[in-house]
Amino acid sequence: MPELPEVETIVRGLAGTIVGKQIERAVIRLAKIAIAPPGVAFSKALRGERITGTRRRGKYAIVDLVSGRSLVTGLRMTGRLVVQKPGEEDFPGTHVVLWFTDGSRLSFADLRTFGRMRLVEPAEVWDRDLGIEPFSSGFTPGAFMSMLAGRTTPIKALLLDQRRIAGIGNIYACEALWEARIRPSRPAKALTKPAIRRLHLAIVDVLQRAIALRGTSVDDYVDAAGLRGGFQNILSVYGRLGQPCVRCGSPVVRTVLGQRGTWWCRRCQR
DNA sequence: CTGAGATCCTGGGGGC
DNA sequence: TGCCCCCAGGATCTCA
Repeated sequence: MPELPEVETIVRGLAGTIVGKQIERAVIRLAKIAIAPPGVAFSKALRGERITGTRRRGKYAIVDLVSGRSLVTGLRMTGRLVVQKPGEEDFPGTHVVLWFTDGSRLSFADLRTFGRMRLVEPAEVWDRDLGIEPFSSGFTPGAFMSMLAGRTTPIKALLLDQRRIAGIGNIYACEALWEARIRPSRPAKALTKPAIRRLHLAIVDVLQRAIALRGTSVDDYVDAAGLRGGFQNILSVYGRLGQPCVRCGSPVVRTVLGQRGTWWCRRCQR
């Protein structure tokens, strides 16, 4: 499932390949995937557009267009955003294809069809409900501390809440909590000041290390060039049920927290 | 405000 | 072996 590091990797890949290209036509194969503002026809609006840049917000990949409009893609669990050369075959579940004038194309594929590609107007505020970016200057230990203050919700559920911090998903929530030695079920308000500092550091650290390895491919994730990430090889707890904790040797356990699988170490996460 | 539960989908795993 | 059932999982919406 693409989280911040995966989307960052995708967006960086797109920056090097599609910026400057012109869209000849946009083909929608599954209507519900492509969303446009009222009165705007998705395909028609994209015809002739030029790509001016790519960026990321939370887990969303953004492709900026010369008109000032943007394409905002949420990949959810199985979404893929891949640039393909002429003659290359479609990925299974390809729902939207942007054909460029040079014969290459940007494809959005999603087997489970949970993802969406949204055309956004120049002045449209689409990210009102998204929280702070973990790499922004505003994400300080102090800001994180006040975010947790008074909250009874389990710390892991809070990390997954995109309205508070944008970009953390199940994999990196588990990994950051392990790195900070914090039990996922602890009420947010019960974290000590040193624990909050450790977790703040761990969040930034784990996301940065994952970006350096071009993301985690546990199932479907591939980058814009169709390549898998590398962070799955150094996961500490996620998906490692029964395997020894790499820090203390105690077997990794799996519990369910907020309807999500949660992997952690009983001995070193308190 | 906060949390719980349903919803959307499909591949793949488990059970028989 | 083969088939059927069931379920994970991110964001969003409804309901309590």
